[in-house]
Amino acid sequence: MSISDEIKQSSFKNEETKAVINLIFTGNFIVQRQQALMKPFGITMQQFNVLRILEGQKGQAISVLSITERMLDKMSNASRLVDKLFAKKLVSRIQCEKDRRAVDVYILPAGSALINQIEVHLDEFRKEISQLGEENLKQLNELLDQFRASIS
Amino acid sequence: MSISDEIKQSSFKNEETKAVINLIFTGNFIVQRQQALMKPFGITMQQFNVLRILEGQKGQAISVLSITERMLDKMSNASRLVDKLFAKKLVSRIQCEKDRRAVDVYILPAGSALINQIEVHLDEFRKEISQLGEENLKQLNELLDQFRASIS
DNA sequence: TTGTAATTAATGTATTAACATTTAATTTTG
DNA sequence: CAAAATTAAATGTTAATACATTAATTACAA
Repeated sequence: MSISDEIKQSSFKNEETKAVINLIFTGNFIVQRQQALMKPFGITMQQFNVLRILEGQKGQAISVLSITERMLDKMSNASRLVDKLFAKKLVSRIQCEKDRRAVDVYILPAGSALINQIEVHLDEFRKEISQLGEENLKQLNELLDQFRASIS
Repeated sequence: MSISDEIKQSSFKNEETKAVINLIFTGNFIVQRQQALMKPFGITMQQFNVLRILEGQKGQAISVLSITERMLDKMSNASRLVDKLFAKKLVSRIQCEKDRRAVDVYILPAGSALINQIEVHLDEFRKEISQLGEENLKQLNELLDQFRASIS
């Protein structure tokens, strides 16, 4: 369905306006799909995102600040997200010795296992997307990078 | 900045994964910019979105349900949003005579004035985007529509 | 060195979001 | 028509978000 139909708006002022609304809408769309996907696993998308960052460290610890830098949404509170994951026993944390302000966070086996479980479903989701074709996806990524560059 | 640099991730599993992350990130990016833009006017993006829907009615009333259908984020509570706008004296509402379950909402002059004020700033924002070029924007919109179509 | 600034996490708090439930009105069905 | 089902909006509730502030530690400059 085109964005016009999705939000029942017959036309847009210009292509820029349409792009802005289309981007917000499409972003929301994905977030909602992925949130629904993760809900059965008792985890939110933001928490999953943190887990994935930790998994990417391959066992190595990483500070809360570094997690924030790697997050999609910098505004959200990495400290509290880590707290949630800690409560679920998916990650562990310990005061950093070299800099005692910092806290080293690392993923536990249970966390890795959960990631892998969820990744299976995410792969199915991505498989749907692949219908768009490699070339189109590359072009989309290119345009998105350019888009952000134009307003930074 | 490319999405890789933005979230300090050196590479992506595949183009699909990159697109998903890029879309969420770019959506967030716009939302944050627009929220910052609207903050001085004491209004949130969602509230503004409702106001714009009402403005689009050109004085005609519209039910809360119809507002929901036209919103970018269907999950949010149109009823409460209308309530906020009502408290700010930007909209008015009255029980619909034909269907007394429904509530007719319409924008007040103060609401229209606020929209116009904010639109000036939004136009500046869109002007930045126009650097991308009409053709690229059309292509982006096309790809976004196709993207959603592939996973619906 | 010693005070000042900067950095890192955690916490406080008000608002918002995500749902579920409720209430009232209308529509449908037997 | 009466009961049941559906619909529209409002409300309740729990969790999450957006910021601001605080507390502890480290870096730096006089």
